[in-house]
Amino acid sequence: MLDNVFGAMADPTRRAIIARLSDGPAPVKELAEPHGMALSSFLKHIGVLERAGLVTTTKRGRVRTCRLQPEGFRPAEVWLAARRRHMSGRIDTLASLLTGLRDDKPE
Amino acid sequence: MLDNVFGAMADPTRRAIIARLSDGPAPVKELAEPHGMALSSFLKHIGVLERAGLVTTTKRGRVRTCRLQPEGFRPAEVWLAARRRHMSGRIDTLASLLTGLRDDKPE
DNA sequence: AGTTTCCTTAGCCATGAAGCGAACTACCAC
DNA sequence: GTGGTAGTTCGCTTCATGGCTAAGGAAACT
Repeated sequence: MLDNVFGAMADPTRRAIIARLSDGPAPVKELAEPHGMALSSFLKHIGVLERAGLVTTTKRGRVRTCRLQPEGFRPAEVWLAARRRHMSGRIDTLASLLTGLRDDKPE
Repeated sequence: MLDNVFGAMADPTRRAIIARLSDGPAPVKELAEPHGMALSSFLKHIGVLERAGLVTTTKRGRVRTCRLQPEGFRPAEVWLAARRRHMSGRIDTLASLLTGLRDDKPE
């Protein structure tokens, strides 16, 4: 799950798609235009975003409309927040740095 | 940059390393142990984390110590926050969902 | 000095990601 | 029904990732 979510965000094309979809749903064609890429290639990105749960699509007629799935970002946000909480709960950043420089041994 | 950061987090081994390092610095050997993996393979993960700016390492004697670089996570957090801010500024989640259901009903 | 420990480097392999073009389907407009 | 529009599917390259082994080097231990 986290693999897919972070993996999906690790590509500029896909981040651009997400940014665009933050303004509202859009059909594949429209999404693809700025990226100067074969549609078949572009569809893979949509597929990745879908598998990651960041985007859902519905087809009406011949148009497939993509929309953002805001809940899809939760796992990533939660993980980042947990990491941050864990870290700052244990040591503040500066102290950690100094400790590290002083003695390299844990425990 | 974001590519590398998100890419680095898109792997369970590396997320585990990050989690472990949240408790404080550790030598490569110790980090590697739980992962049942050849050291040379494991080192690649460390390399990825370093290139992403999430981890720094220093070598003393024959031991390379790894520590977390908390600022490295900032780009990811900023990007996620911006996306969230952008979205909620325009439409609240529920409204978006309803709109979607209204003018694009699935068959 | 010799051995062990902890990387480091190099090469190899399998898999998957990211792109392409071409051929095909399904729909909408005329 | 023809023709263009919007996806879809297929097969193909190319390159990165994640794993391995094997061989080697520099500290540290005895």
